[in-house]
Amino acid sequence: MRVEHIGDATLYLADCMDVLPKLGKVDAVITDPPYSSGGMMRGDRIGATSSKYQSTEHRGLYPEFGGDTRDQRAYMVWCTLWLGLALSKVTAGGILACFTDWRQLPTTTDAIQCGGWVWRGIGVWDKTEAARPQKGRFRNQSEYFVWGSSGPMIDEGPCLPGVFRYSAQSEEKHHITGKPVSLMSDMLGICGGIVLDPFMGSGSTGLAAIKTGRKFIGIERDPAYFEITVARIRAAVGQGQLFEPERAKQVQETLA
Amino acid sequence: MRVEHIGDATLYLADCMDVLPKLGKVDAVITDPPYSSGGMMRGDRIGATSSKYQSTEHRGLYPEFGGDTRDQRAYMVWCTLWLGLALSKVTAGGILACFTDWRQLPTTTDAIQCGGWVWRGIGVWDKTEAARPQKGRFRNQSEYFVWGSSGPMIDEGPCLPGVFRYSAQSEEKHHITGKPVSLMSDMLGICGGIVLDPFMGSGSTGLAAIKTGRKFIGIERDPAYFEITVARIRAAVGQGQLFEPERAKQVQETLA
DNA sequence: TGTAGGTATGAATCCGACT
DNA sequence: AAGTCGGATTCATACCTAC
Repeated sequence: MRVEHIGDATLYLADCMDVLPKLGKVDAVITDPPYSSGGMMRGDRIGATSSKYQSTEHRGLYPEFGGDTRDQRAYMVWCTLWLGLALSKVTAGGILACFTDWRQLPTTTDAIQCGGWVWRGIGVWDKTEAARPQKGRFRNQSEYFVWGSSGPMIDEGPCLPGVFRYSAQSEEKHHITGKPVSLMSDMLGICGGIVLDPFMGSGSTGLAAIKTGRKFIGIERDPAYFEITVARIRAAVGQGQLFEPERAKQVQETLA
Repeated sequence: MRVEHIGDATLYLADCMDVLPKLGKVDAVITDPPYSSGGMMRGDRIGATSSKYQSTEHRGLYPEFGGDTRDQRAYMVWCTLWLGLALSKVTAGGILACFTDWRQLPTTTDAIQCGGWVWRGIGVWDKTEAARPQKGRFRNQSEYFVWGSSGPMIDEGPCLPGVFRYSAQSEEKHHITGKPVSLMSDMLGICGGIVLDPFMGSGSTGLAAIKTGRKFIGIERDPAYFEITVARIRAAVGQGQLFEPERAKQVQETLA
């Protein structure tokens, strides 16, 4: 295990199952785990992430990522395990937001409840331009986040939207499944204090947290993506991007 | 049972379980059943204490499934029944789109698969404003439709969006849960021919179908709502609103 | 700085060829 | 062999380049 302390960020190169038990309390868990999704056939799901999620001509743009080959029952059990661990690290009334796609959405809502969280709703990320349109079908142009709380809600802070419109291509992308930093910044309005992301990937949640004046704890088991995050967060801290004024105001409102 | 024939619409005043077995083949089922959603998952009543006293390995397995969840199981069985009946009335490759809210979304995806449909995705109706914004929460400003097909897709017709943005107050409402007619018109791009709505309510699906040149079969068991639909569809047929040019073009493309 | 037009791309999916 | 793999397909949107 390797640990990097960069400004208000603490980054672990390790599996979250190993690190989570050792952490102190956090205020929110905002994360984007591997979905283990894709395809009606088993072969479509267990293939390389590049061939599962990218067009033929674009395969190989990003490094592969692991942990994306569980079948539905195993995905359910695995999510329940890490969600239960995460719950034990959250303060009373703390928030969970966990991304998923249409195929795994029902499994994810089951898992967060089996993990002990109170399910509060579904948020929508409208990507505005879709994955591979097909004739005679509705486009699956959204991803979703299932969100909940540790026990009763505190009900402080701003009212947040339930649909977020951001192009998946609009910002620098370092991961096949990377989220726009501005999407994550908006979502962070749900919490103040310390944000935990057990599946950090290329670190967009962390970058958003640091830029909006929050503390961040991130865990990633892939060394290549870990290095990308370290570099991105170092750059943000070094350039004094600690406070986007707009976001900082939001943080203060949230904490007030 | 009462039956009204108005132009290309056939409207039944009856329970859909009674009427469905007697119908001929249709091309699509587009509907908005009662969600049975209120007060179903009161996890927050137990949340504060349950996470406090449970050890990591035994924490909160199925907290929401014990006790007051009979409603949800019954909803699941009921949906499976009518969805199975509906499947038997659809041509090969026919389409189902069934509205639901965030609470019943997972149950609905299970039910359409238990009913024998192939689940193809989730669509989003972004109502753009929330019923009740609450501090420190994401707004539940969306409803969803779960859609699928009877066996393999035909893959003809236009590519449709997966997110529809329409204000819930943008048009005249005849039903508490009424959908905008323009939303339904857009969604009907998924099919041509005969559209069936077993939970017709105030008839927005039927109105959209008639206005876009499709045939419609609707079923509603509440006499008050049935009369509203009869009046709305009579007015549309009488005023010769049979073809919105834009929609009619879309229909022809779909059928081509 | 603004507009117009061309190009790249997507947390897929399906089918056929192959081992 | 209750398989496996790779290529073709689809178009709205965002971004880039030229004027």
